[in-house]
Amino acid sequence: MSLQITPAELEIMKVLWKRPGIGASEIVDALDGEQDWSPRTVKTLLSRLVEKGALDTIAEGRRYLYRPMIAKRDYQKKEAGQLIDKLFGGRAAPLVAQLADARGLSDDDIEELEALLGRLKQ
Amino acid sequence: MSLQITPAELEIMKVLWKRPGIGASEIVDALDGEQDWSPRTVKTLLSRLVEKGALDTIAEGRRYLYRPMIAKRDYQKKEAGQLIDKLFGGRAAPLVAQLADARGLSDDDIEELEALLGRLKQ
DNA sequence: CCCTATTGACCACACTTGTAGTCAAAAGGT
DNA sequence: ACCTTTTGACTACAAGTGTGGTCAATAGGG
Repeated sequence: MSLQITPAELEIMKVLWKRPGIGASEIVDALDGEQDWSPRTVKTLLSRLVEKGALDTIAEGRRYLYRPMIAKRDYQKKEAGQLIDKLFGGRAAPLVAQLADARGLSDDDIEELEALLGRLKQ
Repeated sequence: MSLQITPAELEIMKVLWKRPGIGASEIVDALDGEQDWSPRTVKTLLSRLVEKGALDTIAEGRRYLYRPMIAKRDYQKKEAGQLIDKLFGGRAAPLVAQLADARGLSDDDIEELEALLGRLKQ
């Protein structure tokens, strides 16, 4: 049940997280500019996602509307957790340190993190 | 030049980051318990990593010793950066928030992060 | 000195992933 | 009532990935 979502599939998920319940052609449109995929390709990715249980379909006339079965938040959590387990010995702090080093944290980031830490501490 | 390292290959890299300059059989031994791979499998992964330029070989008698060509730190940075670009809109703070939520930060983590933020702020 | 175990080179093969084609049914314009 | 377009179902196919086999050379134990 690992629910493995590939990078290409993730693009589809992102569209549906933003606008759940749309059909294939709307997804193709939403992807236009982002991804240069034929509608066929998008359809294949949709089928695979449904097959994997990542998406749900609602029949609407002769087409389907698609809805995510996993919340973006849960997926983010899983991915972030996997990354720190895989590469950072399961600890979050080194990851943040790397990020800070790699691309620098904006002042906003720093403030946000401080607020977050404050909340966690009490 | 994306130097794509697959999950299986990463296990090999982790061994070599810890103990650079060892040969195939030592790697097999080091992996024992972790991964249940035949020595053949390890060999294939080593070849692929050499082919990709992620590892370097030093001939030692009739065998090779292997050494990482990319630093663990650099790889961590790249992966962390990719993750936040892919899923967190390029911002670190939301990632940390998710992590905190997903698995809780230890007191040590929190302290470490605070220290890190302190250093960044000045 | 010979046999066995190890090693690298090359090969195999199924599964996943990216990318898309064919086909048949149906929906909608005219 | 037709023709075009859209849609879902099925199929294709090359590249990448996980997993490991064969083979020939050779180093090292007895």
